[in-house]
Amino acid sequence: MDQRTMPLDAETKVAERPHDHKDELRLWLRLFACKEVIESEVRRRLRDSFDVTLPRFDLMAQLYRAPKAMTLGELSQRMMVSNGNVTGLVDRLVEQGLLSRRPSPKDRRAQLVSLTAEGRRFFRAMARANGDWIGDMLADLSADDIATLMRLLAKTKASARKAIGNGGPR
Amino acid sequence: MDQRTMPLDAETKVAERPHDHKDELRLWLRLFACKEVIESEVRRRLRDSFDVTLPRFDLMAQLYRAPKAMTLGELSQRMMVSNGNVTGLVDRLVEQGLLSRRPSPKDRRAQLVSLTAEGRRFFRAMARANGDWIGDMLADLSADDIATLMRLLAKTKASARKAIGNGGPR
DNA sequence: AGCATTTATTTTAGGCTTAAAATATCGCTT
DNA sequence: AAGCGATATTTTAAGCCTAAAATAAATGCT
Repeated sequence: MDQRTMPLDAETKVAERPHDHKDELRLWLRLFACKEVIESEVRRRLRDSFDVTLPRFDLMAQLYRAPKAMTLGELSQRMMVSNGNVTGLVDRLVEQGLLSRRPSPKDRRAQLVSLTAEGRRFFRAMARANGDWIGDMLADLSADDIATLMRLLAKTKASARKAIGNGGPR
Repeated sequence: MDQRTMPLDAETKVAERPHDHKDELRLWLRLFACKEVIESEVRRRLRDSFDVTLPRFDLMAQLYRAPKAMTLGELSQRMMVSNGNVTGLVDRLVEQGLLSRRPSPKDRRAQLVSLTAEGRRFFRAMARANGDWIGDMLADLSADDIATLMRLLAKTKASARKAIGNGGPR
């Protein structure tokens, strides 16, 4: 089944499915499981400690780090989600008083969104807690482990993008 | 702010937040991005090639690999999703003719779910394609890369579980 | 047997997500 | 200026997902 067990002769090149990709599949499943453990805990803690969802936290993070107010379109591009998705998230955050929308002075189609003062305070508290949580959850990894993972995950992402025919985000 | 700028003396141990967890946060973001690239492509291809969603594929995978029919409760445990979620997924798959439900002979509360003959055929085709896709996307990783990632991701997951206070799925 | 507790499932209410259609506006060409 | 294609956003329809409440049946205790 494994390629190493097959003779390196003419048979190899005519076999239609000599590879079952078992190792790659196992790696994919492990990567997914690893992400799931961390993400579900982050979601749970955001909800319990701040009564907020991960998508709302992500959206606020984009605005917090941006130098200027952003349009919904810019937000949806940076978050890599659909336009309609951002519309709903922003609606709810505005309703919570964490975001403000105002019409763009340049373009009557567009709206500029930014964090309110309360939104900035609230985000800082969440970001600090989030950093602590991630730090705790990854505490058993050495600096070397982290460096190696960073390198190999970058290689993994590059490999996937190459296969997809997507050189990377522009 | 950074730990390196602080004196390595008594001050250090009383500082409440000497660490900003920057490396751990970057690793977490990279892990997430890596998973996102692969997962979104798998979702897209499942939809385009088989008109099926990833959750339905996952549910069918559980049934395909199981030796016997399963109850909804077993399914929801194995898939690590809520009961109500499984109810809806099964409803739709039954409607598509890929699954069959029948009352459990042992327990009138429970239902046994299994793949129909068509469901098994369909799943085999999807699983083969999925293996090929993952194999292609991870093609640039060497056997060593994969082994190292498997090891370090296991360590990552164990670290997170320990911090969560969840020794593992049991 | 009768009753409390547990378990299997469904229902409900709400939020996230997308693709595709609809709206409104912009900007350019004629 | 009129119109046309592009762009920003919202709406719609459908599906995924969860927590919590509701149902129904099993189990255990007396």
